[in-house]
Amino acid sequence: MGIQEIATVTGLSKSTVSRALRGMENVAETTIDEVRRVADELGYVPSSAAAGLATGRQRAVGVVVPVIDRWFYVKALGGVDAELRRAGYDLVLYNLGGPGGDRDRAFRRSMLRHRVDALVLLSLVLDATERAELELTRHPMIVIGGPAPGLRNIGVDDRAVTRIAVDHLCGLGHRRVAYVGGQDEAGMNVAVPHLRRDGFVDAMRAAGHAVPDRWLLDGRFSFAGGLAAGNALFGGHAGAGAGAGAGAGARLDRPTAVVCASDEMALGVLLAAAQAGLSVPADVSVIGIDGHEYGATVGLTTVAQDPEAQGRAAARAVLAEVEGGAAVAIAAAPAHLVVRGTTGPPPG
Amino acid sequence: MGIQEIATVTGLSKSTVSRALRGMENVAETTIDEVRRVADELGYVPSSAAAGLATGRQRAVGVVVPVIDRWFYVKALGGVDAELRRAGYDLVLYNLGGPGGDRDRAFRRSMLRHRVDALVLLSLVLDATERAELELTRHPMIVIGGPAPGLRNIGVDDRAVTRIAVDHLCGLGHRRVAYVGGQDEAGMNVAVPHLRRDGFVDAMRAAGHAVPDRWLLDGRFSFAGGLAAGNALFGGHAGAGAGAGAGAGARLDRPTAVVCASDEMALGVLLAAAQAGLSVPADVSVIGIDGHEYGATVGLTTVAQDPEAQGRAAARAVLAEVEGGAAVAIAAAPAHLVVRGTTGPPPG
DNA sequence: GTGAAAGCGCTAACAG
DNA sequence: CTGTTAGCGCTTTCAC
Repeated sequence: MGIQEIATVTGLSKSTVSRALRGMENVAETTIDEVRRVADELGYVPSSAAAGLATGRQRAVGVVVPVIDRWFYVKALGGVDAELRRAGYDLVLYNLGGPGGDRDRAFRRSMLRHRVDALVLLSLVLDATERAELELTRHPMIVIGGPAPGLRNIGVDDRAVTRIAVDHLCGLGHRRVAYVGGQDEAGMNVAVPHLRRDGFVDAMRAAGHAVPDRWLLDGRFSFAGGLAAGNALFGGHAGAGAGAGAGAGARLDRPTAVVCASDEMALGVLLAAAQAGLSVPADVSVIGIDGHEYGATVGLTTVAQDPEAQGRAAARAVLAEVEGGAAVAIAAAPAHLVVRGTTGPPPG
Repeated sequence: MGIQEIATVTGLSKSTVSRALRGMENVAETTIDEVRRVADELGYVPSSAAAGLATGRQRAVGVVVPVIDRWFYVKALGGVDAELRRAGYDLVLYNLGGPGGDRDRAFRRSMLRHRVDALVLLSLVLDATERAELELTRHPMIVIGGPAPGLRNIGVDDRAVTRIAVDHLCGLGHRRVAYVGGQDEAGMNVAVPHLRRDGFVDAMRAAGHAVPDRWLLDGRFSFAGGLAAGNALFGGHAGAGAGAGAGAGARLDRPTAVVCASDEMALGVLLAAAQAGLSVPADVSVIGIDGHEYGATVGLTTVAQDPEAQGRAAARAVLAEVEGGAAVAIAAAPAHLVVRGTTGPPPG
């Protein structure tokens, strides 16, 4: 059941069989065919462990995610996977399992076992100990999404994305705009929420508009969180009625637009607006960040990024290093405004 | 950098070091401590390839998905992952990449390399060749979601889930109910859509209600598809107005309820209803299948299943086999009605 | 409780 | 173009 068997059957040596199986040059066409045929007949299944031991290369790269069930991670994972598959590498998934899943054990038990040739970290910040341990493996590493001290990273400019959103809104004439962002409890890079928020605040200031604190909301980067934030903004449920909106008092204190740090939250805000009997964008404009498919189908204006492309780029980068190339610099991932139906001039 | 180094440093033999590192019995406490200490100092990183070669066990299981970016797969993957992590196994992800990503190469290049000790197939049907090739590896295998000829499987009773939905609706007095299901282009188990549809049709027939063909729609198991189906059902966009609904003619031909084969489609149908100016559930009831988080936050009634639990159960099953146990029978995964706000008595 | 030796299945020089 | 010879780093009898 090994390479040896097929060597004896064909009367060749192990080395030749090995070379033939890998289709290397300097092997007769006929030999190759013969070997392949016999291998098939015998039901030969190669052992990556043996190959890995001999070469020191596992032909696999690890992807570390804080949690899996989030749009960005799933998309980025898909991108990494696509590129790895093209290169014939396997992908081993290390899921930290959120705040509850003890990272420590995950770290030591698995990632540090030379099972992979490189690591792609999704939107992760490591503490000093973790970084030190990973360094031990001497593997190429890169992080996607969010800056990571001491590591190469690829991702959008998180301050710029909210600025783009603000600029779009201000260009339409808005001056009273709220922001829904906030920490992601599930282990996302802590820097991202801050940067996006800062980008928003700075851009508003630059445009000469004040932003009261009560318009800086926490949407926990989730749909439900966005809905809650929207309710806070629009005065909660307004019943089933589709009337012309809340009272005059509420109206005065209502922003004419809201920028959300993710499309999922924007979707929640949209729902809150609908429940409050508000028309979008007539009464209020809403803009998100990401380029989520759901956003596209409901016509959400957004600042789109391409996590899949980021995943592909990250995979290519580490693969290049693994195959001997030097670490190359990586350009910031692009993000661009996609104007759809949820933004328009302010009312009045 | 190997076990040898730490052997020479401690003055022990490789065997003892190996035993100590794995905390086996018949090793002096003091020796264990000493070895661990030196290992740490030296920054020792074990090689899973070497261990795998020696033992024949990789301590890893493969998970094969048709595509990743779908609610069910992500959740199930999370469940499998959680259980594997608990057991100290790694998870290698094999993404077939939908209809476009050539399965063949994926199959031969990776899955067949003894890199894993078992395989969990997510909602997949294999053709005869694929099954034969996988058999070669003699690995325990199980499929989640949808029946798979010749393989053990775990999942809900796909005919039952739609029946439960129909029973709920009929219990409320509905007789005119439509169905949104359809093929999933992205490589899902082909049996699932058929079974759910059959379950719907049969249940309706059993309740004594006819279902015209035009009320059996294709929503491609996606949000966008559900929206399109909903538009077809409710007469397309009714403009921005929030009026009392479409004309009398349309009204007569409108179902009073619609069951959707997935929550994502149900969400689309809900949006279509809103756009058509219909109130839910006053004008039309909507029920989905799955238990998607978004559904929960918009108050969608659904027949919930727990893909994460299914993933955990599947992982436990293959792990048990890997560790020597016999293949145990697996009970059908539970699905239960969750009544929320989108279903009610029919109008009139 | 510890050591010596054999090997897991493959690849990689080095010869021919 | 093919064969020979050593390992890769660990586990595992079998002795002691």
